[in-house]
Amino acid sequence: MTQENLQERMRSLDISPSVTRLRIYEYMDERRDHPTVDQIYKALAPELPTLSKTTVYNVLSLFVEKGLVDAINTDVNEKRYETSRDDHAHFTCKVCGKIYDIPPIQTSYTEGSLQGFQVLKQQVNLCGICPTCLENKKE
Amino acid sequence: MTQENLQERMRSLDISPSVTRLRIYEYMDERRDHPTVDQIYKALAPELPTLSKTTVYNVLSLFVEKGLVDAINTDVNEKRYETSRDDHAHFTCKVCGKIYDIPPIQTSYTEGSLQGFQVLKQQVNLCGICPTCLENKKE
DNA sequence: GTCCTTGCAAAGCGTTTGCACAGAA
DNA sequence: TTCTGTGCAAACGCTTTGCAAGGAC
Repeated sequence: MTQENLQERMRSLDISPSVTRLRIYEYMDERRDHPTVDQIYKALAPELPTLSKTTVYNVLSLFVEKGLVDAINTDVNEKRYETSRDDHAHFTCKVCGKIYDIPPIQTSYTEGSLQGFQVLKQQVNLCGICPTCLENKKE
Repeated sequence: MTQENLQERMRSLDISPSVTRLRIYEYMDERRDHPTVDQIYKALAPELPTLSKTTVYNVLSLFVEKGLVDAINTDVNEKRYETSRDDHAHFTCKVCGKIYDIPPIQTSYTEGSLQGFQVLKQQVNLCGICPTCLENKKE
């Protein structure tokens, strides 16, 4: 996404595209590694010298509220975030802590099984050991 | 499950069945409302006057480690727990905060799609508004 | 005696809140 | 001026840790 497109997208979501907000979104969309608040803060602090963690919290909660970013629930206490994109699931490696994007699964909640519930969001999280860590264990 | 069966089950999992541990498990298995540490503590404090939150934390982490109890990841910061049972998914109401057990969905992760990953746990969490809260909103 | 369960107190840490300053409109 | 974005400092709340007392074996 170009800077112009991103600014337009933000405006359409009622988010005024400040420099800080643009950089936080760009960073998340480039890396796609489900960063924590702390990781975003540490990564951007050098180029945005006055950045504070409070601002990262503020920006992320605004993004989540407006639907630009999703919060991921994992086994760890620290929340993780990702830019909204096509449906997919997550795999968390309990050894290295890395989160992998994996293909979505077909949901089979039909009218009958969840009658009366208004579903707004769905998350599928697998937990286990990733190929890399499995390989390291062998050696 | 009878007291005797529970004690046997604990012993088979290498958990010595103390009074505190038995009561915490029984409470969770009776209620099945995915309680927080605080809820368990407050509910059992009257009958176990010397109970402390630290003990609840200790017991729960032991239970999770031994596979007697599962920890649930939800949108809220506070962790929730449930006694291990058949595969199912969760629906969290963002209005009242209640967690509902819902039918499981068929997973379609075949060899090809997740090759090399060792999957130990899977969680499906839906988020939205429950029938009761939807009804209340209308009025 | 040793080992284990329990629990008080304190620390740890991610997150939120209060509030104020600066820049934009 | 008013509104908005930002950020320091403090508070908050869940969880973990250190450590000691009591009981089981």
